Amino acid sequence: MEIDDLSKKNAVNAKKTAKQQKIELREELLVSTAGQILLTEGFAALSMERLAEELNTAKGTIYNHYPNREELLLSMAVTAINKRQEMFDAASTSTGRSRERMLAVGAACEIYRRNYPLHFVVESIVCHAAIWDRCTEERRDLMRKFEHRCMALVAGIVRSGIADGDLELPGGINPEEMTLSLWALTFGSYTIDMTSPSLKDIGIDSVHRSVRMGSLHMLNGYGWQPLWSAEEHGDRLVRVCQTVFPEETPLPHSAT
Amino acid sequence: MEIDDLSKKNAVNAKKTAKQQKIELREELLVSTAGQILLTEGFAALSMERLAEELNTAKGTIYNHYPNREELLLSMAVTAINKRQEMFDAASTSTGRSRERMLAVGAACEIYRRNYPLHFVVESIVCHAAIWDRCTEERRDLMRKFEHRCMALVAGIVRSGIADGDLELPGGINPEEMTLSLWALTFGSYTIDMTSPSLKDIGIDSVHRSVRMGSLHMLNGYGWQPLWSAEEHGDRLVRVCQTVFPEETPLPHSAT
DNA sequence: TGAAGAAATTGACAAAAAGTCAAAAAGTCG
DNA sequence: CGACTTTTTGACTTTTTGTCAATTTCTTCA
Repeated sequence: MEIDDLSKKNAVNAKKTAKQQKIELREELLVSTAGQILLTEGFAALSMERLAEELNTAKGTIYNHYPNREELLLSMAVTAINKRQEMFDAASTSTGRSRERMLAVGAACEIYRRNYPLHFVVESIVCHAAIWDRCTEERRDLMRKFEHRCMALVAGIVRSGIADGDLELPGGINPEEMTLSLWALTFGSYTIDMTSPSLKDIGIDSVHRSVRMGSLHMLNGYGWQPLWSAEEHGDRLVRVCQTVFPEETPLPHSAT
Repeated sequence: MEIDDLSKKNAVNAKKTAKQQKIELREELLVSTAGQILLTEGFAALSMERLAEELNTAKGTIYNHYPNREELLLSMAVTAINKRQEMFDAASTSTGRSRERMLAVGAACEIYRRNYPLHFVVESIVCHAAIWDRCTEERRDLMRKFEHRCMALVAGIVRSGIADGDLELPGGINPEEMTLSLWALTFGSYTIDMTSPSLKDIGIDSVHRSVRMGSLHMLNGYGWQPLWSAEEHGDRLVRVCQTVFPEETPLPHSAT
């Protein structure tokens, strides 16, 4: 009896999910199609009508998944930042002294930018007031939650560095502010690189190298032990990438 | 005869400009009205129709000034970056050792962000692909020109630091890449601050302090002589602000 | 001064995209 | 099967951008 009930309930659930699975499958297709359009044809090409055509459905169906275009973009950004947060998490819980874990976060950023270009594009699109302001508070909160968790993970490494005696922050700055400046350096570099593709013309061969060197010397400047040379830093970055993110295509030793 | 000709020509010119002055006056009014709307009601509120109403003219007249909304925004961004470039110029031609001039650029950035909030907002709006892609190549070139000039001015300071023996760049990084990482730190911090107003909640009291400390320690980390402590840096920043930008409202000593 | 011509303004209109919703179709379950 | 729920559909409304022929305003010159 109980078994029957259970199996029946399961069957009901199975059917229910079977129906919803179809919808969820389309949602995945929707998101991946939107991503394709974004990457290949740019933001302007991504309209709801276009999306409907591409998926061979009516526009109303798209609006059944997301109340408007902005929410679709923000939902894509949420999965993106979720991935980033996972990578930050892996980096900050890796083994080694605090500075090595910090290096792993740097590796995470570079891998994220290199191997998940759509993720980064979507994250930066969503920053824009024109998008952000039109989204529901729930999704914005979700986005902020991940953002803060990323920050907290990095700030945690800073704190453990202080606790271990490897780092002494100068008066008037706290771990979160240090974290912000590191993330700003990384995020800012990638953003500038993305929006002005003429960096090569003014002598910047590689943003990645610029980020690597900038963060290396900032941390050295803070006196975070052990101090590294540019060469040591490069070696360790490649190695940490292999151990913490073995499934990812590895970083080039000399950032290009 | 010649005098008559000349005066006649001048009269003609005067009339010509008199007519155009009216148009130019309105263009100024247009731009300042757009700025007001942007600052007080945000990007979404800035439509061409709204602008026309605000100015008591027809929509067609607005389109007589700018072919579309994006061009209006980019033109605002051009005057903004022009101002920034002037400030960078003043900073980089100030007196003192290379590191002091670099500090002056930092002061320029902080003043620019504090005292010209609209300028910064407009510069960052225009980065977005949705805006950038729809502008004419001419204005985009103009924007790039100023951007590159700003970069070149800073890279020039780096180069003079190297020439003076105050700085030795590690192999594999050039002055432009160093410049990029500094600008990314600054621009990135301000952008993050602008787009996520919840930084206070996670313990970041002041982005300005974060930028100051981040760039200070990055330059210290590069071994750029003379090295400074956080206190020395703060003192000098306030002083350089008074000497290089005396007409600007001064920076607070402890960045808040 | 005033008439002819040039330049600028206007607002109705076309175009494009977002977003809505009542009716139809598909799916569920006793 | 048949009553019911859920989902899809596409025509429709709305909103905003951008256009342009007609009109007004300004300039020039006899």
